[in-house]
Amino acid sequence: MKVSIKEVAKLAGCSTATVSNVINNRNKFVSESVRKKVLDAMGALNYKPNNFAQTLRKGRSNIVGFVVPDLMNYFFTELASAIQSVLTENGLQLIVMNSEYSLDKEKQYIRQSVDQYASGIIIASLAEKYSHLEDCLSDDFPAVFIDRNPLGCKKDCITINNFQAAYEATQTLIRKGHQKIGIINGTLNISTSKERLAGYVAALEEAGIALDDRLIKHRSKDRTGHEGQRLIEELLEAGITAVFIVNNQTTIKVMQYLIDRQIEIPGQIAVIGFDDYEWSSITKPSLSVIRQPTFEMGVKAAEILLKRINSPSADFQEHYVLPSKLIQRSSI
Amino acid sequence: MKVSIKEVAKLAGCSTATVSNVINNRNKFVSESVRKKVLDAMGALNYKPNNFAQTLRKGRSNIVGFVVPDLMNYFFTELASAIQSVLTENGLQLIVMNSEYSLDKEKQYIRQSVDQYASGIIIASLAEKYSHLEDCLSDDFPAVFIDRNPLGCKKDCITINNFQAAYEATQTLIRKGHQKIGIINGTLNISTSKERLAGYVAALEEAGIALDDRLIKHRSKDRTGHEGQRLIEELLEAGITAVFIVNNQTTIKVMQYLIDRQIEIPGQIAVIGFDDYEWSSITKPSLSVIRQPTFEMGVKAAEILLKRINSPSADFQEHYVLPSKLIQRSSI
DNA sequence: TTGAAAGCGCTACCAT
DNA sequence: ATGGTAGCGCTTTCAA
Repeated sequence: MKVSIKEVAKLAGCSTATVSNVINNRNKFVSESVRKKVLDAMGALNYKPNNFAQTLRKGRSNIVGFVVPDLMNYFFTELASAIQSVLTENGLQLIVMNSEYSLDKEKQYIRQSVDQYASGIIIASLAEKYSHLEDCLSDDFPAVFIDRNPLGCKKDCITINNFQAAYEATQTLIRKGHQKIGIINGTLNISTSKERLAGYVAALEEAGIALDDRLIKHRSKDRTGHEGQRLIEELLEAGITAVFIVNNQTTIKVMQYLIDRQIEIPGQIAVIGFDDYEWSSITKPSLSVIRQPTFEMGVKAAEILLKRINSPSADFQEHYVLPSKLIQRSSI
Repeated sequence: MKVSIKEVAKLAGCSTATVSNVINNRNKFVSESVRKKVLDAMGALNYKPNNFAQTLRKGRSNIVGFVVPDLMNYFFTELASAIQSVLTENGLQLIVMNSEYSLDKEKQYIRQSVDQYASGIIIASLAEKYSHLEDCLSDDFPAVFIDRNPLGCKKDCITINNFQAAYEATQTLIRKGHQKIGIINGTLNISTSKERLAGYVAALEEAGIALDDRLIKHRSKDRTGHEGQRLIEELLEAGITAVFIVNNQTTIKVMQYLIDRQIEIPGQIAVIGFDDYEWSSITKPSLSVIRQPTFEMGVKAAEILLKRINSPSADFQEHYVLPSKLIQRSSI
């Protein structure tokens, strides 16, 4: 970048202050005729404002951070893609940061974003409680939580109705005649998993089926899903006839396990997975899944963040709950 | 960010110039004792240099751009993830930009990166010829091309051996007894597709099988892969017994088409797809694919870029060709 | 080895 | 409505 506001001012025959006013659409301070001259000069010189100078001066950049626990999980990359598309349209840039399931890294990235004048931040958080993050996130910093809603969260938040999703999946399996239904859940310290477990329990209780602890499994913080194979093994030993898996990576691992051992699906064991992808319909057998509106979640999160950025003092706090949906295919 | 170099200088009892020298490891200008005082002061105040001020002054940021044509394609998100992990370790930040299969957008993003003092850029380009980009990319700006290598490219470049990949896939199908082998290729104006077509042709020629234009299909710039269904239909009408598909999204669409119509795989038609994912082994039947070392490609691209950034005047230009591999499963 | 000071490009305050 | 100018936080001469 070589052409600066000075050259524009000179060509337009006005001061740099006026050029700055034009750039920032402070139109009431600029007469229409001067405004036009400035615009022409900017065009002629192919002038682009220097982001770094603007940021340094204004104390706010055009960058938004997105902190995710796992960039190998398509769920998060799809969120990132959706967020990115909305932000780009609004002149903002997205930097994705991978916390790799470490709360410390998450906090470090949040601090980095705040320190570096980010306009805002979107967080798929590992924190069980909002208080864990309170020291790096002031009350008036624009932030939106997505997918997981830490306990006592003071920020806007986008989730799906996880209770309903798990309830529907479990109820459907019960109606198909299953009594011994296993669940492979996420780690219990995030809201998502708690709600899903609650939905599973509620459906069983409603049907008068006694809870069996041996049928309830939780992943630890496991990025590749390998753990799923050990968990499904334990569930099979416990005699399940159906399983609900709340994570797409684990679902694949479980399917691999079952197919390798030539266990009939859904004959010997019915499977409901999580997240609907293009490939979900070409598996053997095609997968029944809870479809969450991933892209829409990202879009919504970005939109809320924009709203928040534009009125940072506004006194609203919102928790949007988007609907999920059971897609029935041949695995149940 | 509130604590600046001034506070550090005051606490350490030296000038801001000296602090700056410490920050930038210009150790020969700073005595060990002063250096230690400065470091202590920085620690005590929890000082972090302001990126924007540094950038404004130095004329170079710590940001790297990555331009991709499609953020819905896992291939590119995996590349992004790999690049990001290497850059983060080296104190750089990645901004991913989605050109959405538009060369104009690609050029606009390249210009934006250059204008905004990016340290460098990695491009999965749509350009057929490097000359299309020459006006936005000066010879000394650090840039690495990935996956596709525009004709006459003056920059470093990472690809796989696309010729070999297609040759191996086609040869394998021939050895299984197939004579009428279709190919669903990408758009012919990118290097990747040209090389893959050449590999396909070479294998057929070597086996003495006459080329048949009706068996060679190209996608247009189609992001979702829907076009694949029309193309496989045409190929089936042309009487193929096997098909090689060079794109993961199209492969899924073709499989959906075949499964829906209960066409036996590999009995009626054998399939080799592209890109190996976790789910490739749980499809019906499990997919034979060309596996490309996607993550390694991203890592290598980032490493080359770092090398280039650190010695911008260096007189090397490299084209790294990584190996791909045919993974045989049940679809052939 | 250290420091004073100019200035990167921009915005915002204050004058006019 | 317009312009002069200080200063955001930093790096980099240049002088000491």
